Amino acid sequence: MSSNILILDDHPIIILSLTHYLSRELPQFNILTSSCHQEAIDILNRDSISLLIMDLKLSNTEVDLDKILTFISTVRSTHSENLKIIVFSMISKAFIINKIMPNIDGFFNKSDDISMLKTAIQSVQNGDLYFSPSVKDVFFNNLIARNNGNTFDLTRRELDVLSNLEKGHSNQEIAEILFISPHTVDNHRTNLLKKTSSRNTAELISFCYKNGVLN
Amino acid sequence: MSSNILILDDHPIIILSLTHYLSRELPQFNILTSSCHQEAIDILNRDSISLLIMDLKLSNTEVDLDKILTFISTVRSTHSENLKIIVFSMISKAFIINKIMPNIDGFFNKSDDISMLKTAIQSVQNGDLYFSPSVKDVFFNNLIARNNGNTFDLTRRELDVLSNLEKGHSNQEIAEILFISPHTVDNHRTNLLKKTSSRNTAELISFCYKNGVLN
DNA sequence: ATTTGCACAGGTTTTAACACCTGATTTCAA
DNA sequence: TTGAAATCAGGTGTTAAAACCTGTGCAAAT
Repeated sequence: MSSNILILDDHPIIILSLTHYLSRELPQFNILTSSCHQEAIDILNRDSISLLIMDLKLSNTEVDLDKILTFISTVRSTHSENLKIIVFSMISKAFIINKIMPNIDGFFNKSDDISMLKTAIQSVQNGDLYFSPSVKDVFFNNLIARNNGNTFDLTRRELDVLSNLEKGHSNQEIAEILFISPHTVDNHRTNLLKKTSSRNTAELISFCYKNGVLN
Repeated sequence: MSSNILILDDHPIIILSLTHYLSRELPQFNILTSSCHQEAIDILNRDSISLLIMDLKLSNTEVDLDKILTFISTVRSTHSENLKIIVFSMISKAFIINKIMPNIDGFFNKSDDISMLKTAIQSVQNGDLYFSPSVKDVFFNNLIARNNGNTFDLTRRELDVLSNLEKGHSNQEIAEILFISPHTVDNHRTNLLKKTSSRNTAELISFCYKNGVLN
């Protein structure tokens, strides 16, 4: 039985060089490529894939965390449990890494020494998890310190308020948009400030950009 | 006389594949590589380089616009006027593109079709400018519309205030930090809001992140 | 069965932001 | 040398944010 690796990345040069690297270092695998989620799903439905190497930022837009998590859970639910997923990205935002780590088998940074990629692949194929040092650093530094040691999390409603805040809406406007009382909006804002240890909205927005909650 | 191309990029996989691509497509060039500004300058001082292909985001940190502009002007002032510079990046922030475009000969996005890179190199070698469609789109869309058709610009002092705002400082605190009156801080903030067409600080900060003024 | 967390709503008070002015320097370029 | 833009500073007023309470209802977890 032959094994297939599927690459999901929208940068032609990355696809080119990954294909080149993998076919040289791991000749026992066939290399397939895709440049968007749908194309990847089509290939996963058609072929038996044992390893998915995926970028997070696709099609030249910012990272869409919801879309990525939906994609991964779709892939996980409709395909073999033996499918391993390695994220291959240059993303270094703690919030994103935090949200994605439970759903993947490895995280390899594009800044990492490429020769370690072979090791990473062999690790996850053995059932181990592989997270490169640079990823672990981000994971343990930024958010944890801010959030009293707990895993950083914002509720659905807090995210709703946050996304309206960054658009410049006032409490009154947000209340009308979300069909809630301005008092409730105020509560959510207070909670947002507390959770991010921010002193005002400016620091809150800044914090959320730095950590990938907004982008 | 043989020509040299110098690559400046901190992603090993990009260096690998660029080297591979260029030596195949443009065999008349020797390919040299570097992964930080200092290393690039050393090589530029040592060897005769006709083309520099550089990334903007180095060493896994965010883009440091001042450092990049300093680097480019250093290179421009101490080396041959025949040196051409192509930025090879995935940066799509209008502010950054805006600031860098006057100082370079070409801008190639990592999402662009790699086969066009040969064309881009030949263009700048002929003395033309090459800016890929995706770069031009960013250049003409985001900031221009916001800034009444003028080139987006913030003054030194406005940037000072901005960087303190995102840290969560109040007007009073910023005044003390910059040794100016709170009234002056207030003026700068008003100007920041006007220039970015923002309704409040939240939108201002958000706008600055989206466009690469902050990162 | 009880707790925990979320979303909701109301209140008060203080503080800060923002809008709208005026005007004095300085610098730099047309 | 005139004008434009930047930086600085001041005043006044309105509005909004933020800090601090209180409480209810609901759902999921233990």
